[in-house]
Amino acid sequence: MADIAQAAGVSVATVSKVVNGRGDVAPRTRARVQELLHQHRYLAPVFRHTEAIESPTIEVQFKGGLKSYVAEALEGIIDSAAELGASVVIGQASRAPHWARDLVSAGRRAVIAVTSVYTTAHLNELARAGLPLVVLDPLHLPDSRVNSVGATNFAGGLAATRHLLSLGHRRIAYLGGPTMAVCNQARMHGYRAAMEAEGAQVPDACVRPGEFTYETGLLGATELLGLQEPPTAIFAGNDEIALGVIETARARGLRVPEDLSVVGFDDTSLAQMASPPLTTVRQPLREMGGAALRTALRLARGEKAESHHIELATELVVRASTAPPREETSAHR
Amino acid sequence: MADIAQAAGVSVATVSKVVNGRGDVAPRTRARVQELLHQHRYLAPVFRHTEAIESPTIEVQFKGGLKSYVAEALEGIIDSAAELGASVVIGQASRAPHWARDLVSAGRRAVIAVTSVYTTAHLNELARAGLPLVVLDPLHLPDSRVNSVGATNFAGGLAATRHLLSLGHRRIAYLGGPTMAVCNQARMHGYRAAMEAEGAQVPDACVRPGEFTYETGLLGATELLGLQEPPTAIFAGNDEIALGVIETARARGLRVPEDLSVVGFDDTSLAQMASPPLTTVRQPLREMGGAALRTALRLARGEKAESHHIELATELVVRASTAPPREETSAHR
DNA sequence: CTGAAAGCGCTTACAG
DNA sequence: CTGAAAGCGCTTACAG
Repeated sequence: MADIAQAAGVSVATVSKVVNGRGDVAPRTRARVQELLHQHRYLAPVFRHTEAIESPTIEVQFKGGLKSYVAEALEGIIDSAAELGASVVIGQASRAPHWARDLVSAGRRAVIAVTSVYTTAHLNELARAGLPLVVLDPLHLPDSRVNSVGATNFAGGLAATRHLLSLGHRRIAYLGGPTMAVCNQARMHGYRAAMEAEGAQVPDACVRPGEFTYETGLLGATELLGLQEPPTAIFAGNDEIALGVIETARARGLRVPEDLSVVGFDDTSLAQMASPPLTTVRQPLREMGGAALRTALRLARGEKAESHHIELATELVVRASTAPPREETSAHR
Repeated sequence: MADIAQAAGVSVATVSKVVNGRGDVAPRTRARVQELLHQHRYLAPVFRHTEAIESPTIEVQFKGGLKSYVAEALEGIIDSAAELGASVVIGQASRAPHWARDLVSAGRRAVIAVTSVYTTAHLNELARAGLPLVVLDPLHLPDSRVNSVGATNFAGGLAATRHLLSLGHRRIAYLGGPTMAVCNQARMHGYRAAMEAEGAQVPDACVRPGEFTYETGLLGATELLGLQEPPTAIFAGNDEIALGVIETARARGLRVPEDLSVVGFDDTSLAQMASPPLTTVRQPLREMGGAALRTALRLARGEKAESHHIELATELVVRASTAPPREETSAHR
């Protein structure tokens, strides 16, 4: 601690305050000291012990249910952890006063958050505790303090839409997730780009935001299929939405893919088990989980991440939910 | 430490030596000091921290993928753990020489195994390490050394079959999981009991074992629907099998439920998102996970479990995949 | 074998 | 917002 104080040009007392997250330190001083602490891999005395004996423990947090999407990423995290000798604790995001420090005390060395929203306050608390964070599939635009792992959503949206265009569809709708989610934006812009490149129309009514849920699929498809000129194909923002679309079509007596083509996104196990099996854009969720785990481990060791944001390639998987559109006359219902 | 020194009538330095196990202390002095240390619950500084805050850690192991079934039980485990201040590590079953002892050294206090097979050798290794085990949805018949949590599978099989019978079906097939799995046996016998009570035939060809997978549904339904007298309803051993059945029906141009009724088992999220939404037997997976966690915690504290085997109630959930059979003539295809 | 004394790494009440 | 100073809990080299 004396070394760090000297390097930072402050007293040992001030360094101590930074370590303990006390308020009475100037932000600039705090930042400088924290940087040095990190460089020197300083660990508060209470934590030194655990460090020595335990294998690094990574905390995985997710919000909402443990959906297929999260479960499959988690499989990748667990497999990589087993391989690399790390332990994975799975927990809920806590909002207790010093949650990040509590996590460190409980032996965690990094946090992986799956599709979570992190505010500046959270990031500050993590920084105070010296606990690195990796976000899998970030909902926000990458913040410079956050390492993240994602997929090429724009390219995926492009590929899905081109596939439908190549089958002959021109009235294609996009039924997506939350407007603010960057992955959703990228998918939607991929869709728009493909449509524009083909000179296909994108009426406002054909681009609908929602949630990444089955209910959004159910409701959105009802709206879309009720339009005067209903789409002949729907590109859903994820597989769950796509399943809702398929069910709405079935309930209306429309067959997929004969009467309506549907494309999903993610390629969770849901897609293979859908009826009909779903054409979708595969996200390599296990690999993404593995990448997140490896990044978390690097950061836990005090190394820099190789890259601030890693993006893995998506891939179109054609199954049975897409086909050429019916003739124009029969497409009008 | 000063207190203890005074109580023992020695100097702080001597107490420190005892704590650190150094050699240069008279045996009698050492004994006296150690006694006092114990009385005062003295903990060396390095251990103080972890000991104080570290919550009991439970290891959850599962085999194969993190399917919906496991994911939903895991949600229950995590929620209860958060509530009770325990941590959940999720790992893979290891078969290293002293795996159970390694788990104990890594801080685990109990193991929850989801749908896993445990051999006598495993139980011995666990017993040697003093690590209690709770099995969720045991595949074996309950062993007296194993605590387990399950559901009323027989009653569920009975309810599912009675539902189909009450709709007017008489040719009902059971397409289940592995023959040796006790949960599968119980479901199947529930089915048989309901059929017999109604005086309905159960031809051998109408009871098929398999795996708890989509593929079993696909293949089994192909066989069943190819029979001379195909069933008008299929009771599937779990939701995944049911989805395979629905897809096989769709691919053959049969509509569910008009041409074929399908019932699943589990009521995972798959069931709600199926097309049509699946009539199924609900297992309270979250509650089962919670029960397993609480049992594991009791055992970790050295208490006896309240009961050797806990069984939670199943419940029929009627959705859109079941309907009365078509007239006999049209049922022949 | 024991303990007085020096010292280490850290924290904190308080003066500026 | 900062740091000098006092202090805490502990360890250790060394004199006895």
